[in-house]
Amino acid sequence: MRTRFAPSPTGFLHVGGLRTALFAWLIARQTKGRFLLRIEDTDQIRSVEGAVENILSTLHWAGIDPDEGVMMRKGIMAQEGTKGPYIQSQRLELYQKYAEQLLQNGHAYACFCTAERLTQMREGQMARKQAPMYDRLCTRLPKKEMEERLARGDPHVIRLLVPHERVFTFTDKIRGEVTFQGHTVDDQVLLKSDGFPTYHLAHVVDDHLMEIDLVIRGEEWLSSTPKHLLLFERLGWTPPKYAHVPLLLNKDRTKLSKRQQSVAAEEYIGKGYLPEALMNFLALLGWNPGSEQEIFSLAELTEAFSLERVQKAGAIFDLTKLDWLQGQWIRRLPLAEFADRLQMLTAERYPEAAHDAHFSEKAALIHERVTFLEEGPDMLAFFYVEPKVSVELLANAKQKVTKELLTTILKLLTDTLGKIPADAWTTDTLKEKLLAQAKKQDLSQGQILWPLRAALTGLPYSPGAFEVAVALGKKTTLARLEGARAVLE
RNA sequence: GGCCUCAUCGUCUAACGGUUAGGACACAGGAUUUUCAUUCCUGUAAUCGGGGUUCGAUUCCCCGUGAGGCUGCCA
Repeated sequence: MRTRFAPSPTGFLHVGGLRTALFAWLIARQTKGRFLLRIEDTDQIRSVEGAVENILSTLHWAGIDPDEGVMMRKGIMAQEGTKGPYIQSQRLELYQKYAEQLLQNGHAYACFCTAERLTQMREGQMARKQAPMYDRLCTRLPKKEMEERLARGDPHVIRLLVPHERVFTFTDKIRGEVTFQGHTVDDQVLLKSDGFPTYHLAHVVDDHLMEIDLVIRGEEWLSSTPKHLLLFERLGWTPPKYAHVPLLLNKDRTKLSKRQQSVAAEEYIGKGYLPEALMNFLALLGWNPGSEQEIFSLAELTEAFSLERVQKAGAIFDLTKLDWLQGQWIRRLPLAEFADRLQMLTAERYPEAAHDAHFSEKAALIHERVTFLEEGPDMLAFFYVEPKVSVELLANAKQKVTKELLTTILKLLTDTLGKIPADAWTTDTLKEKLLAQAKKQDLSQGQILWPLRAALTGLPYSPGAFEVAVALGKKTTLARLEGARAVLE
């Protein structure tokens, strides 16, 4: 199937849009079809410089690059495919041509009403508790006057003539059958007075010409679908299938807004979320596999996804589960990759980390302890700078390490560890020797390991004492124990 | 106001007439452990309300209620 994502370049890519794009991408992959990207820039005022590049780079980060249409090629924006151009502002003649055709066939009409009159008309209708709709004043214009004004070039729009007696029924892939009465459907503007099409005309023309089989879009479009269906009919085309996905909501169930939450996909990138985690989270918002699987890669989603299992109700965009997924995915990152990425990050703060041949051993110690890569450098800091050790840290009531005992324990640690040869400096040996000594001296594991770990790291919590001692090496371990003993005096 | 859509634990959701209403996140407790985290176990917690239909409704129908969307020469 050919599906598409058709954002407006009005700024950042909205997470709701990213989810819609994901669904469309999944269907295309699943059916061995194509996923197109089209840019809907028919509102010149709202278009923002650089927005297209931003959308493209976000999709790339997410792993759902388009197969056709607007895309990045060698770092520059390009268009690929035989149905282009894929940027609506470059297709104006096309929309004008079909608008003209509708006009000729009597399915549309010119309207000369000013913005002021329309506003006034709507206010009147509201005051009378009527639904605000165009009153068709211009359809009653004498033919002669109409032609004169057209010839004179008076500013006007083209409106769709909606048959009021019609009943519009269609089957949405997510919602099932939906029905609208023709008399509740407004005569939508198709072509604006500046010659640009509105979304409605552009969507129909483009999705037909680009041979889109399935339109996946937000629920906000559900009410205008009758107009689109009518347009396909009046143009003599077969309409695509539609799937209107539910909206993302704030905690208070209002439409997701940036006042309450980060809505730009790039903000989540900036916060350090893994694309796997965000995509997994977005897929699970409103969709479920029917099994109890929760962790999905894009490949697994492609396998399992179906529109029939997409929820009809809007979903609250609650980040707590995203954080859990992020933890799951960071732990799933192969150690080599985790270490590489962490090394670059850590080297920004501690340059010697860049040349640390044993970095991946250190990374392994915190792989299960971080949710974000960004937490890593702090947790590894003690490897690169001398820890600040205090008596308050070394002593620990819960572990029954008193200040009085510390002198004995630290000496015991120094003596025991000092006797272990450097070539036997492994976690197993350290554990064996240290625990044997503890037993001999009638000390608990906690009583000797807490001070050791604290002396080596200077932290109330960290990876385990044996692992840290091994990663630090014998020389540094003994030096830091000396440092801790000095603090006691 | 009109039209359309929706409604299960706090959150994401399962159960397509028959279940002690299931899972996950979060929360609480516990186990493991030298700390923290991970992991594992246990627990608290839901069918919006009212009518029908049916031997039997979370499920089907109707009416309310609530929420959302649309109601622009925005998309």
